[in-house]
Amino acid sequence: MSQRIKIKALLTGELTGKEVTVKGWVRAFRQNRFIALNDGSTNNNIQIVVDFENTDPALLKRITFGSAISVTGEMVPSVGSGQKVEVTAKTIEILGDCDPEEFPLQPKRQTLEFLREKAHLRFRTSTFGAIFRLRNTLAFAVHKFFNEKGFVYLHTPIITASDAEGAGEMFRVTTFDPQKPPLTETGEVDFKQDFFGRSTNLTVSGQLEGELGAMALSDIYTFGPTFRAENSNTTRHLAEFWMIEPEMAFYDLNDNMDLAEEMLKYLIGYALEHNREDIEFLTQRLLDEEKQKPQAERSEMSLLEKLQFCLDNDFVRLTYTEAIDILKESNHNKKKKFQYLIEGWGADLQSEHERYLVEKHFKKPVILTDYPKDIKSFYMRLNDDGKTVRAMDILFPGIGEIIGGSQREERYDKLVQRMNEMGVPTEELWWYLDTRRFGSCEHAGFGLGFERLVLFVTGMGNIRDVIPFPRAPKTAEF
RNA sequence: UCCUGAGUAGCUCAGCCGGUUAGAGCAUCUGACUGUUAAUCAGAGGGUCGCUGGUUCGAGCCCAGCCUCAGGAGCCA
Repeated sequence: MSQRIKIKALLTGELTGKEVTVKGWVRAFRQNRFIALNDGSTNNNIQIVVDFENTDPALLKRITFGSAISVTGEMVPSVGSGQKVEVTAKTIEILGDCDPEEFPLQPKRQTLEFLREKAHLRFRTSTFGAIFRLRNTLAFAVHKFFNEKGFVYLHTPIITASDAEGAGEMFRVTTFDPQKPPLTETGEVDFKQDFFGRSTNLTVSGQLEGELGAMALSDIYTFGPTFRAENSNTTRHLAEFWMIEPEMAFYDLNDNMDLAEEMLKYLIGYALEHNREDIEFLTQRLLDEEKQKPQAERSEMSLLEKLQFCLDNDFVRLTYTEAIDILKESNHNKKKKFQYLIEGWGADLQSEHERYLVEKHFKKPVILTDYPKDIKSFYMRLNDDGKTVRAMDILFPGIGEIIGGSQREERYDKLVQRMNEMGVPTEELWWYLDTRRFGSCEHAGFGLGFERLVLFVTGMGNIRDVIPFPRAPKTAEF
């Protein structure tokens, strides 16, 4: 038997005239004669032509939607018009039957909500095939980008002891019996007896550890799972997600923004170059979906156009203060169309304000900088005005905040002062403070939510559809 | 967690003012057809109307509580 060839390779047509073996899952079986076969190597199917008059009817009956089969036959130019090449089957073997009465998927459009409940099978659909091939490409491109720039991929811990970072609720890590944990004399849980001899949690960010690496290796990045125990029920939050956190010594905020913008464009460009077909499929999918909507609600740009637009245009950069002025003077604000009206300086921006800036005012990605210190974290570098910090948020249309970053406070005294002001215990973070005591230097970094990037590139609307097995409140099956 | 909406066949949905035996398309099964591309044509099977309780002569429909899902908000990446 000839060696099995993946469908992506077959569809190039290079093997026309040769005998090939192809294996995959049946996507359609029409007229007892035409099998559309897919093996996940590409969004496209190969058409298998069956000589049904000379094939055992019992075998034909087992070729059903979803079954796994192996076909050996000749690659030939297609007689039909829908495809260039096809395989004329000589032998067909059923590898795995698929009872159509039991199989939850159907050869038709199914809702994303339904498929979310069938996460173990949704990879079999065209949409999720495209999404997860794109996710893979983007993950690979992240490593390629940083590797080409001489960054060191640093593995920061997933289990952390510090709960001082203030980045949200954490998942506890313990080997204690929840029914009867050991208690101290005063009746509190005695974490000294726990596995690590102290209270531990799943990481909410690798940044602080990442900074330690950057203060020796110059440029590092992390790319790993991150956990937040927030009770968030939105289309852009997960309890377990993947985050990319570069940290660069001798970078100021402008260097930081330059790197972030270059990286996002590199990643989008890489996906367009290497997974064009998948993006085109998802673009068409969105267009079909929008046909149902009234003209006014349709997007101005298709997914493909939107991605290309991001590559071709510089991101807008402005300060928080300038953004407040724009919002305050906007007709939207004057006509009281914001739920939260912009009164003055100092308040955090709501989602509606960010969306207005990105989607209505500038109509392109926006980088906001220099936020009031009171609404940002303790580690961000204080500006000379004493009121703002060197923070930056990158806002994308439809996604909101895709990157959050800052230049870090490298001055020991100022950092300790900020920690005291914000109630961050300095004793617990003695190791973090040590970097400011011994050879401290200017440095900066940011965090990119990987799933938010995948959301943007795939054009999907719900973050639970761009991670294979989403973890969210009340959601941990599979 | 808050606000809004939804839950009826395997899937997507309709179901009037509370009234007899709850419907359609797709899917599935049976048969026909056989160069199809979401194949087509004919027929058949398929229901705990989310759960619990209440109102009523009578509830898919009205009321209360709960569960689940979706969208929006907050937290943020």
